[in-house]
Amino acid sequence: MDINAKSPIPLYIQLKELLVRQIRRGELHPHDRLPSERELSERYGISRMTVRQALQLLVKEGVLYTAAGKGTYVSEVLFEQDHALTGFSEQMQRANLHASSRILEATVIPAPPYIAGKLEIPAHGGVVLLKRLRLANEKPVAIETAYLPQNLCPDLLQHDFSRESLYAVLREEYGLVPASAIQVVEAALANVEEAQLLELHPPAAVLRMERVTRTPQNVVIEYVESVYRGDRYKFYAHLRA
Amino acid sequence: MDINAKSPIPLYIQLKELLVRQIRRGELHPHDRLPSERELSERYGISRMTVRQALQLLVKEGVLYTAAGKGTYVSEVLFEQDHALTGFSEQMQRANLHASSRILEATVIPAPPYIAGKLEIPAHGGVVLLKRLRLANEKPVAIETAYLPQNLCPDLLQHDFSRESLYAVLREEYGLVPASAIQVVEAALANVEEAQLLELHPPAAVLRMERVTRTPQNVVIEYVESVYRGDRYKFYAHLRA
DNA sequence: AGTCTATAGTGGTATAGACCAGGTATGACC
DNA sequence: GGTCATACCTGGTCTATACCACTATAGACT
Repeated sequence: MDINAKSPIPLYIQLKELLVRQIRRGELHPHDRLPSERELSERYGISRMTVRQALQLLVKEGVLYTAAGKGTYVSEVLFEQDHALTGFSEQMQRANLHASSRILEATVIPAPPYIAGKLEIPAHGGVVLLKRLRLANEKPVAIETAYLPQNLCPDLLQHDFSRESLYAVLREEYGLVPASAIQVVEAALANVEEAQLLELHPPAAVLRMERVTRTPQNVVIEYVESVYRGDRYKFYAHLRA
Repeated sequence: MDINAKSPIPLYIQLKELLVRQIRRGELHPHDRLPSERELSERYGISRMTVRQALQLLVKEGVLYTAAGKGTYVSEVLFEQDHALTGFSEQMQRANLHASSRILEATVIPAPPYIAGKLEIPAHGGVVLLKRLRLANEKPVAIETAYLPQNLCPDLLQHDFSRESLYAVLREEYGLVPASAIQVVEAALANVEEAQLLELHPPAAVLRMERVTRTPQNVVIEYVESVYRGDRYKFYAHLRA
């Protein structure tokens, strides 16, 4: 397994993946010291700056850590890819559950001031409203109400969102890729409508979530309000300093 | 406002802060194009590689975004610093609330297998247990039970954690800095003990949180189980792809 | 034995130069 | 007017080299 200078894949990416493979295969263990940057540079015939580009990426990802004057070391654990910014469908797919939806509402409305503020658009601008009951293996899990700026995704409601994934359509049809999100979660008791839709017997606890999702350019794609069944949903987050 | 080559502050940090100041002062607006890398390099008398180091940091932080062949642009919004990885005391301080605690339990125990697994230490290894009722402006907000590997922080319980911040002591006395954490949040109904401590009248919703916190080397510092009053606590998270 | 001191190695910072692929504008040509 | 080619600009990748501050070690000196 070596580095190919003629490959279209950048050298620093090749080195990065080579190192990750070595760690996964157990050739490098947690807290093992890597060869020095100068040594890696010589061994693979690439410049030290290019080696550093690979190493710094891995440090940023938490795979390696450095100690100036000492060396570069393998971290204690390898994190999985971050799954934080996926939609409901992708999350269920990852858990091997069958995701489906029942459309409760799908219309275009002029933005109420509160929603316009969240979406950072002028008041009364066109907003796509999509309210769905979310099911995992045919059992209700959540009520999700999404608001999207109409100008970013005209004709969005042509799609059948009882089957299709909103995030998949946004990505494939409109080139809108979520890059970051601010999420607020709180616990509450289910109200009558929520209890009925989620098939809960009051009193029952639910998770209320709000989320504002943005593109790499930090333009708001969507504002979502969700209500999850407390007993069927846990919310994972991976935080970094 | 210029760049000082004799300063002990690295040039790329100086340039980064200079650009952030320009954006904050409104001299650069969202989606404005920055001068090209070659132009910045010439204007401030530093090499292009150093300019790139500053720009790439800002791209990673979401302040700028690049388009190959076009240029580098200012993002739509500037995010605040990430507050995700702070303890209860720091969070309350930021909200201008007075944080205090009532110690419910503070001992060293041999690790139960479940806790040992979370802390990634051998079963029956020494574990510091710290269970506190957390108050904001003298009102109960949460019950927090923290488990820490004793070998990382011997004599931790010498401190008075009804006043001191656990995170502050870990940082200042033991050099343990949280770098990442995995958090799980769910909603539930308060049980009798929780309702009594949190001064709730059943039925009441609470947020249950588990958290595993790690150092930059990915060594586990602590495992925490918390129960928050649903009506007095919201959980914020900033997610990135 | 204990302490100081070169010395060599490490990651961190910085320079100057080069080539590439993709975007943009200009102007020649039909 | 529309289309195409070209020249130029951009960020992305990569090399070779240099100096700094910090760390460990081996040897000289007390």
